[in-house]
Amino acid sequence: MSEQRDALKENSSNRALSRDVALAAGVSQSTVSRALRDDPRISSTTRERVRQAAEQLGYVPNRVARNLRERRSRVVGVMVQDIDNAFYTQLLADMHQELLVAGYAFTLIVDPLHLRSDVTRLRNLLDASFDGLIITTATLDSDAPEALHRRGIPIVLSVRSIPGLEVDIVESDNVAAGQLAARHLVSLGHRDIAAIMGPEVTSTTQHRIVGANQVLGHSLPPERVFNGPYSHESGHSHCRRLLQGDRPPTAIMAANDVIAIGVIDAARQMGYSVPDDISVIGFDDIHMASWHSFRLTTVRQDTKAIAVQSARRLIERIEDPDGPVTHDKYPVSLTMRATTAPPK
Amino acid sequence: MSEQRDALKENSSNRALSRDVALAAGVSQSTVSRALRDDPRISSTTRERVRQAAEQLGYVPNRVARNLRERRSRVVGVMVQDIDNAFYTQLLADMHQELLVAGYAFTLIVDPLHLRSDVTRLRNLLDASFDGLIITTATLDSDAPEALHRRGIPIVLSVRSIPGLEVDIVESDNVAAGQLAARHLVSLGHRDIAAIMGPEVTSTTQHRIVGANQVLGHSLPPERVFNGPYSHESGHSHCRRLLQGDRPPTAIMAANDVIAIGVIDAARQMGYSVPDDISVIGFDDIHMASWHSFRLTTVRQDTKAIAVQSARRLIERIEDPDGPVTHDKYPVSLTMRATTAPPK
DNA sequence: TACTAATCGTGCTACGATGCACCAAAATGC
DNA sequence: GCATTTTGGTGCATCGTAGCACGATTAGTA
Repeated sequence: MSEQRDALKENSSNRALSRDVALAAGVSQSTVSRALRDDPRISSTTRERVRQAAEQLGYVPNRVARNLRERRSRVVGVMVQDIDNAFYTQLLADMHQELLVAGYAFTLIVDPLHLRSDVTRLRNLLDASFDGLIITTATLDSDAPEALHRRGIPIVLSVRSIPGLEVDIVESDNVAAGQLAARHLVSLGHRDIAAIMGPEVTSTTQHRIVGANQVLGHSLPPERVFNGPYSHESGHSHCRRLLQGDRPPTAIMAANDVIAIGVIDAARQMGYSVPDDISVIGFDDIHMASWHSFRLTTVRQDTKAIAVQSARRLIERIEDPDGPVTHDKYPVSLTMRATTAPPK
Repeated sequence: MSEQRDALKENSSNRALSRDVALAAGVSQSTVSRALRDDPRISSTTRERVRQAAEQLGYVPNRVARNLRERRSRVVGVMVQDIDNAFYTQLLADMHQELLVAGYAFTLIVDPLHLRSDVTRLRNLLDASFDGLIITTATLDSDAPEALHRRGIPIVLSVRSIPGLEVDIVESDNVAAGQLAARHLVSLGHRDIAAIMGPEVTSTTQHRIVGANQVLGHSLPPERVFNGPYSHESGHSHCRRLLQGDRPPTAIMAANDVIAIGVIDAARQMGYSVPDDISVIGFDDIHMASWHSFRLTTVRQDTKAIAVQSARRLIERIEDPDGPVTHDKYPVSLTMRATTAPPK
């Protein structure tokens, strides 16, 4: 009865299964599984026979079944704020490469700030789809990373950090970055500096402001600090408003290069020359910053190292959940190009 | 014996399973599964009891197990040439949005041309990880799409197409795009036009050249046509070489905006004024094209419509594998900005 | 009343792979 | 020559969920 059913059970879809290969090669299904994974207990002649049968039938092991059995998916989620942003795409390209060679695929999780703390979203991250998460969207007021950590899913905070959370962090020394930018502008003679930053709740923005204030010897006045998204549009509109005011600053520090380029565009559009009329400095040093049309002076962070290291740290964490927690902090440097000069 | 084993089988990891919820709620595992999916056969009181137990235990259904059982993953793969390219990121952002609302996640598959026909890669696409694929990297000489199609995995060719393949295609009318660009340049008085295109094996490049030639009344001379990747660097280096030659063209048609911006950068860098000394026209109309520093005249394609429709077509194909094959071809239009002018 | 229909569940199996326990035959040791 | 190890496999349980076939009440109806 039972064997009759089994014998009849042939492949209702046209997809070849390991048992079909087993039948064709005259071995057991277990042997097929082992042969194809180069288990030493299978002789090379058998292995070859299985290989050929598999090839013949076009057999490809079902990843979902393997994932269930092995209780891992070899997929990691990467949370970003926005796909269409040059900084993130550079980061993603390098992360992708590093994860790929380690045998992991990655799924993008686009996580705009305004969707914060959505319950459904957290559920999707906890449903065993992912072996781990790289979070580049951590904000100081978000409890999602902590919630995920408590649930035991391996996470790495990349680019941005949250203090007091016992998880791996990979970031730049953003205080030093703020210092570098401010020191450069001050050394050129600038005294009236405006800052167009990212959201206040991001560690990057806070640390860079702290660093800048340290160098300036005082806090930037509130009317000279603007917060907004990390977008071209934000740089553009804030710059417009600044230049339309009655006492424009002599220099603008932007929270990243994308914003800085928005600033440059707005300044040019209003007939200002950069750097003759106003200096602009960015952060990151994305590829675009070096394009001739911008030649942006910027504080370089080692985006590639952060991408690669984030991937590595996550993989280590997945493979050893109880290993020591790490905190990588990469140095930054000043890349001088053509958007800063002494004030007039 | 058997029930003893079952009773002892408690949750070796700390993750709650549906049977744990069942135990807590005093119902069967099946009932938990059904209650949480709002099956009408479960009374609202029982459903509520199950809900609370699930909440209490922090139960999240295991997606991998569900995928195996349902024989679908609700994940689609999106193949792109290069993440770090403004055109693709715009496309991806809209695809992502559309897939998300339909309940699909997506995994990026970066597929540089030089990895073409890698067997391992195809295996990864056939291992049931994906319910379907959106392919934006089809080349005329690649047999991968056909191989995937023969294996029965739902695919949609997006942006680029391959003739003679019975699969859904979503693209722009690229012949018309080539015509528009050429007509615009010709009407301005340009006679010596160079083209910096993408790889010869892409349908977009071929169709645009065909359209341009139709308007010109002859084929662009081979020494005026350049093929290369769709990158800033390609536009930059080809433009340099053109302008260093002894008879530079009066206009350059670039295969897309990213290349066109590379062209503009190179021209400016060499002291040429755009459009006074040389006109530049692109394709796509990515956000960046409208930035003040470029104000690129370009042939607009409806990238968002292509992204959204590609996602929809794939989902339709997944849900009805035998439905009629579709071919969407979107109209294009000329966006005139500030990089084209009559030749001197 | 007795019979049908509806309501609300339960129990068992299947999805397709991996891994453990086991086993037969050949090789090896003393 | 008999016990022991090695080699090269097999068979069954298992991962955690969903679906099918069926069962036990309760409600409805002639």
